[in-house]
Amino acid sequence: MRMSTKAQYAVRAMVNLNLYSDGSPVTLRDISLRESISLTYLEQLFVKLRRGDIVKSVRGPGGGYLLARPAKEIQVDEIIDSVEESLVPVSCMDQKRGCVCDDRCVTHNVWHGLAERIRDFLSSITLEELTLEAKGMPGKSKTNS
Amino acid sequence: MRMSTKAQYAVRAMVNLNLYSDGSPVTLRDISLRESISLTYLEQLFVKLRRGDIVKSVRGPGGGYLLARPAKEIQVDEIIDSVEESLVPVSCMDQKRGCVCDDRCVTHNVWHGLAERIRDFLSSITLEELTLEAKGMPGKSKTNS
DNA sequence: ATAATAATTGACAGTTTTAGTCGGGTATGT
DNA sequence: ACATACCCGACTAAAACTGTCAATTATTAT
Repeated sequence: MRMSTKAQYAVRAMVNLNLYSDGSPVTLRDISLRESISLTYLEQLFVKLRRGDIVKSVRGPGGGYLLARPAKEIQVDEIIDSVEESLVPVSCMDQKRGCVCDDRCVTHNVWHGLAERIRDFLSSITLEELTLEAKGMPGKSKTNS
Repeated sequence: MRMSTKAQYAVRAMVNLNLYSDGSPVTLRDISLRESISLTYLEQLFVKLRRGDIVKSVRGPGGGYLLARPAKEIQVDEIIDSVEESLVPVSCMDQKRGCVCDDRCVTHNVWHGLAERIRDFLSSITLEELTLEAKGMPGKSKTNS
C-alpha cells in the first residue's frame, strides 16, 4: 500500500509551483532545482498535469507553467489522478462501472470502503491549503488529525 | 496506491478459514482448492500469520490451522500487518518513531493523514464481520459507506 | 529571419518489487 | 514406520517503477 513516488513528486511539484508563482509562468527547470527532481521526469509529469487541467503551459522564452485554475479549486486527488496513479486499492475495481469480479468477492466491500475513505480524504485537501502550510501559515483546516 | 495481492489473498484466506472452521483444524490444501490460491504460496502467508498471532497451527495428520483468537478480536489491519504489507503510503514514515525526512516535508501531513484514515478504517473491521457477510448474513456494521 | 528558450513526445533501460515455485526439512498421529 | 501436514529458505520470472535520452515543435527576443 504505497503511494508511488510519481504521485508524491507531482504533489510536491505542484505545491512548489504555486509557492513560487507570481503571475508569470514558472519553468520546470526552477522546480527541478528547488525540489531536486530530474527535469526530464518533471516534463513527463507536467504533460499529464496539463491534460488533467491542473496546469497550463506557456511556450517559448519566458514561458513555463501556470495553474489552470485557482489553487483553492485544485484538490490533491485530482493531481494524483492526473499522473495516472490509481487511488483504488484493487485492480478489479478500476473500471468506473463497478467491480467486475464474477465470484468470491467476500472482501469486495473492504476494498470498496477503503477506496472511498482514500478518495474522501484526498479530495478534502486543496493545493491552496498545502501551499499555505508550506509558507508556515496553516490554513483554516489542517491535513492531519 | 494498490493493496498487493498478497494482502488480498491473506484476507480472503482468513475469511475462508473461519467460514469452514468447525473447531477442528482446517488444512491449507482445502483453502487452496476453495480459493484457488497456490498451496505453497498459502504456506508462506500462514507462516507469517502464525507469527502475527492470527492463527495457530496443528501439525501432523488431521492437523491444519485454527484461529489464534476469536474472530471478533481479529481486525483486518492485523492480517495485513502480519503478511508484512505496509499500510503507510510513503517509505519515509515506515519507522515507528515518525518521519525522518530532514527537509522539504511540505506534503508530509497529507501522507500522514492518509495513513491514519487507512489504519482507522481497516482496524474497524473484524474477521467476524467479514465472515458473517460472506455467509449472506451481514453483521451489525457494514464495511462500506 | 534567426537564434534561443522551453515545452512536447516517444523510445528505451536499469532497478526494485511482486508473486510465485522448488526442494527439502520437521513434528505428529496412527 | 509411515503418511500427513506444517515449516523454511533459496531461487526465478514477470511486472512495475523510476527514471534517461534523443529528437521535435512552438514561441519570443533580437
